[in-house]
Amino acid sequence: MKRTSILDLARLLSLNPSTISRALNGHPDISDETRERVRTAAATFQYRPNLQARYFRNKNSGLIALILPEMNMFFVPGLMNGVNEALKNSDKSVIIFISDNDPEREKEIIGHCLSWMVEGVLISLSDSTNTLSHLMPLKEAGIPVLLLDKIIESPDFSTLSIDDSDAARLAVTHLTNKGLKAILGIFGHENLIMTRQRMDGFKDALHQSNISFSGYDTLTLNTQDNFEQNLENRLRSTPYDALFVMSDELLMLSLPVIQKLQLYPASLKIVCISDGTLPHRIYPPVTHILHSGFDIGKSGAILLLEMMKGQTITFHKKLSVSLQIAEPNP
Amino acid sequence: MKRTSILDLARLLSLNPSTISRALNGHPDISDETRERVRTAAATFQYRPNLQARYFRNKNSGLIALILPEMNMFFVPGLMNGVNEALKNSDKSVIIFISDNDPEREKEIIGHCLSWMVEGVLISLSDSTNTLSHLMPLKEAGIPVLLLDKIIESPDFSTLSIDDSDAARLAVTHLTNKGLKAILGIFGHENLIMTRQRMDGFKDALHQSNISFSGYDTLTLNTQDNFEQNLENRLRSTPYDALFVMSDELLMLSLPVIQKLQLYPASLKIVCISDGTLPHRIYPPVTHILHSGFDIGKSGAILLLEMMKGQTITFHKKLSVSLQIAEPNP
DNA sequence: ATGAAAGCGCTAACAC
DNA sequence: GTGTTAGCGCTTTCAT
Repeated sequence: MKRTSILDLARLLSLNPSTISRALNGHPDISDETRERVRTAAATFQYRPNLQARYFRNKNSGLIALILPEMNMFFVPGLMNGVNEALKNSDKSVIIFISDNDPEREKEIIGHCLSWMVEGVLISLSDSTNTLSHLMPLKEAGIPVLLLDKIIESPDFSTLSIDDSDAARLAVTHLTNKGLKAILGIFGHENLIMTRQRMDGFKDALHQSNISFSGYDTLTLNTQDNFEQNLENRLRSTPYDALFVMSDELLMLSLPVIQKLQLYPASLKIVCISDGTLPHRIYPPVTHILHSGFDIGKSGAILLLEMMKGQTITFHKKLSVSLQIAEPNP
Repeated sequence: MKRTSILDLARLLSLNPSTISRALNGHPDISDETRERVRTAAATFQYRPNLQARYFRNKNSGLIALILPEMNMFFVPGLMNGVNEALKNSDKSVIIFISDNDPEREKEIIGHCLSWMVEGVLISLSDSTNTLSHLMPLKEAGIPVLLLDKIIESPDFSTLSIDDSDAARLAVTHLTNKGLKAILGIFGHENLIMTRQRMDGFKDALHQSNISFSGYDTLTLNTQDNFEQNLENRLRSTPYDALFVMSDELLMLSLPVIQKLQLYPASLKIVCISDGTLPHRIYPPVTHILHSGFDIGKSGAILLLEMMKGQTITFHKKLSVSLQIAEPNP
């Protein structure tokens, strides 16, 4: 059975299609009586607006693109909840694309966004993306773009993230303040900007405490190696006081080793940068810098909605981070 | 600057719009030469098809709706990766809706799906949804619907899930086979169908081993209570041999307590139903029934694509589950 | 192998 | 306060 259109309602009520449209959209010109008649008829005949037609006519789409490099278990779910939270009382829907950390795929996706006439784009860059040139077509089309979390700063596009080096510095300083000196930093892939920044903060904090930094005090997750075995070897051979772990994923990977060697909490302190979930699922809870996916997602979506209203100038906003101290009192 | 349309290309090449359309879509009637001219011009002028217009004209949308009750950290990311995997070589995009476990919101979302003319719906039901009547409008509109994971079986809609009671039975039997008798089952909200089914399997397995089941041997997560404290009290007061945990979320919640009391692995065996991530992040790894979000997502999306081609009859498919034994050999 | 023309459902001038 | 009309960009008959 064909679905009822505005034309059907118009014929039914002997009104003009435009009157139906106006009544349904709460146009002030329409009399209360007509509006009621139309609304009743629409409800009775289960009228559903055809959004394809509406958006086509209006040259927009009601769509916000969310482009993510991958689905992970900590940051992304929170981010999506945040985006959802910010948009649920708007009339925008989310069309989601996963780039699988492939810059080529990312470029394709930008093409889809243009074809879809999305009204705004939230994008967390793929790990190996190192330029924003593929985003220029969006800018040229006047589509607001906000880079989230995994960002590159440029004068062309606005960003929302945390200050990664600051986050790491804050975390590590918490350790050095306690007089801990033998600190192992655990990091992700080094080609990632975020990794390098967090590494900078890590080194900074060590310098400020006059702890000489040597390459032996970091462990980076490289694609093909056996991280767990490397970590175990390192922890067995060196009497570290403390661990700085740059992300939940890495903490998760490190956990079995730490448990196996029974280092925590007695002989090894831990701090990490985290979305706040995992640190509380470890006993005793782990002190961390809170890096909330929810906050980034929610603020990001709200900012994007703003950008979609009037043209804002490019900004680089950093969400402030704070230390969540979880250690029991001494 | 206005984006180039088919009409623009037509004028440019002194051809008819229909010819352009045909050339771009690989219609066989078009001569190789014309096709090349058109393609070149399209590339030069950065022609992007306007999907709103195309889908409007074609009375479809290229959209698949993914409706989820919530974002969680274990099952959902895998599911989304699976869906993405299955769809990445199709021309379908995913429009995502989160119902926040609110049946009312779920109903609203169904309305959006109709308005968007989505071509198919993948839905995991909200926890408190107990009827499928709100999905009937989709059926009436001829839109294929596939229920994933959190399902209700009915003759009206196809489903893809695992056999939850079987999964639990398999897991618990692994414990009873080892002669373990004092088993505590940890479950989620009891109003959830999935919980009741896993509980059935749990009880079944105990019965089959002639272990008398009493209410004292389960702990259910109720909304407002302090799960961790309850679990701690229970574990302190009763010398359980083993734990059956029905989900990753619950295992995650239970972890700090288990670690605090230092029960695992020496005095407490654990089995759970899991997406396979968490059990390997615990030392030693935890034996589990693999309940893969990725598999459900991927198979689900593939099945939905099938359903979108020809009308399939209603089916209730169960993905087979298997025990992933992680204990070291004795 | 290409052109002409119509129309998908909706909305926004512009009339009255 | 309501009607008339035109058109968004695309595809698809039907013609030639």
